[in-house]
Amino acid sequence: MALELSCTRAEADQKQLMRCRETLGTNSEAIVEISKVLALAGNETRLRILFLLNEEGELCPCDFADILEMSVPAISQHIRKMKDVGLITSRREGQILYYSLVQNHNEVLDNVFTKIQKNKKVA
Amino acid sequence: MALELSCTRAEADQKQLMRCRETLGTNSEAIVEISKVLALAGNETRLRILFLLNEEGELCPCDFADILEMSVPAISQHIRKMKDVGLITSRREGQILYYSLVQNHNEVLDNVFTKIQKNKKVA
DNA sequence: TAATTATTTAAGCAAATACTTAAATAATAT
DNA sequence: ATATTATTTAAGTATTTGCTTAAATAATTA
Repeated sequence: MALELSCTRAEADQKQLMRCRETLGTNSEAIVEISKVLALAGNETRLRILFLLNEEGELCPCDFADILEMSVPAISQHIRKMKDVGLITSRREGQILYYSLVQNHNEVLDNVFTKIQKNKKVA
Repeated sequence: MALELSCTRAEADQKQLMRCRETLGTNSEAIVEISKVLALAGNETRLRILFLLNEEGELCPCDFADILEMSVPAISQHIRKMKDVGLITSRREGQILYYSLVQNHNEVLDNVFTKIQKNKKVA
């Protein structure tokens, strides 16, 4: 709560600290938005879902349940979070909802996918 | 627990499901590793710390406490998590520990920083 | 219309997370 | 040695997360 300075060392560069605060202010919105995307992709199950969508184009919740050997509601709840943030969309075909990546926000995710593929086990 | 197939639709493409399982198997280690990095960067405070290190080169815990207006122990605990995974390192100068990014793993993070800067508020 | 299938939603709960305060290290200065 | 400063570590706690099971929607089929 108290807003005291925690560090009183001589070397503390006040100009640097000010510059840092300003940098954070300028980039604040981007940081908030991108941290949301990273937090979503930072879950193994969701990263697998995103990676598969990148590979396959579109899949339905029950595909994921089969592939990942998880319950359908568990999958559905992960999907909802990603849809809420706009990472993925759906298209209905009868009873089936096909999900796919939204190509919009995703320079960051594209790079993640590339990195995953590059690090894949060749053995 | 039960390992039944959740989806019995006619259109279910068994070859596709097998291919997906195989893809995940091949990329499993990369996915596990990268999801750890993303989970760390997916916290606003830690993303700010990483972003500042990228901008400034090195900073100490009390700098972060000042800049982010957070307690020193809170900062220290975030730092530890990132150090444990090898995202950052430290260099001691007297009582002060200077932290900096490990340039190793970080194609993903580099892209995140670029993306943040690109989306910064110009107003 | 009723039964079936695909999916979502809701409620409940155990585990993980991010802070807090207090105590422990580590290095420096008196 | 003692005190001060920078940092970490530990213990406690409220919140969030990721599942579970059960119930609710939505579309299809009999």
